[in-house]
Amino acid sequence: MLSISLVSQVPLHDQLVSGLRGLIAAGKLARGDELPPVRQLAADLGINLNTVARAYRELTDAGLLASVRGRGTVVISSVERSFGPKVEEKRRVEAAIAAALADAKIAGLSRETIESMLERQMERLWKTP
Amino acid sequence: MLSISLVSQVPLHDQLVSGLRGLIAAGKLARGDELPPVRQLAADLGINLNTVARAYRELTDAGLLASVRGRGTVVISSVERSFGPKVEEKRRVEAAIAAALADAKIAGLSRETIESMLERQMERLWKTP
DNA sequence: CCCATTGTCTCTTAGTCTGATACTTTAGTC
DNA sequence: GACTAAAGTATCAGACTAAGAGACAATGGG
Repeated sequence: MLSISLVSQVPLHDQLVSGLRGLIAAGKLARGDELPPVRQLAADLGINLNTVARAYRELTDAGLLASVRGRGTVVISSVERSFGPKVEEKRRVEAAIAAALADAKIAGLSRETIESMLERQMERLWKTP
Repeated sequence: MLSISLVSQVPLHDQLVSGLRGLIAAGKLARGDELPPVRQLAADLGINLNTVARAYRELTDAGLLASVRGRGTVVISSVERSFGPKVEEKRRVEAAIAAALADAKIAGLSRETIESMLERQMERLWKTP
């Protein structure tokens, strides 16, 4: 369900965070679902438990997960759940998008390339949950 | 002609490499064109000369530039030559965009909201070159 | 020859990633 | 209630990297 690349340039915990975010966004993980223990997921992926723990903590801080010592970690957010008028969230998201787009432009990608890229990603995100 | 972001997550020298690659790929920099001295470009961008030197060196190693002590740095590649390595850049950028979009969906933003957000950002990026 | 210009090298500082290990909390079981 | 297993958390260490400060080396013009 989750896959990471040990040779990638992006840090392992970032890959985990992105991957888990993607699973939640796609509806593969719904509110109340339990996540594997850090040791198990770490063993499955062949990495250290701290790395998994860090990813869990970041998502916990972001309000997507909830961890309790001795019990485990569960999803507390879901796609359907709207955060309502959280302007702060919106601005953070907008900043992330702006950074990604600026990065794309700096990399020399044409506007058309970026737009088709966006379109494909949007389709992927909203296809058959 | 070149712009970088000091607050971006991607390293400065990587931004420079991407930017220069983009300029060469777009034909803004042709074979034989001289690049600014490392000190000048560094001063213009407000960064250290070593960072610029590193970018130059990486592109020199990649066969796009040629540097000579005391003389300067020139472009020795043409557009088609610089098209190859762009694929890696594209994939990296695509991953960043995918993460940002997943983030946006998680935040509870509707598809329409995200799309208008994207449109606005794209307009802003390409309004005055 | 002398000097300004230019790229290159060395070193330092600070920060981050990842892992090893130990600690704390929860929940069951006898 | 004490004990044990399981789970998240905290602390520390080692390695790597980015970025800057400053010195060094080569080129070309007067």
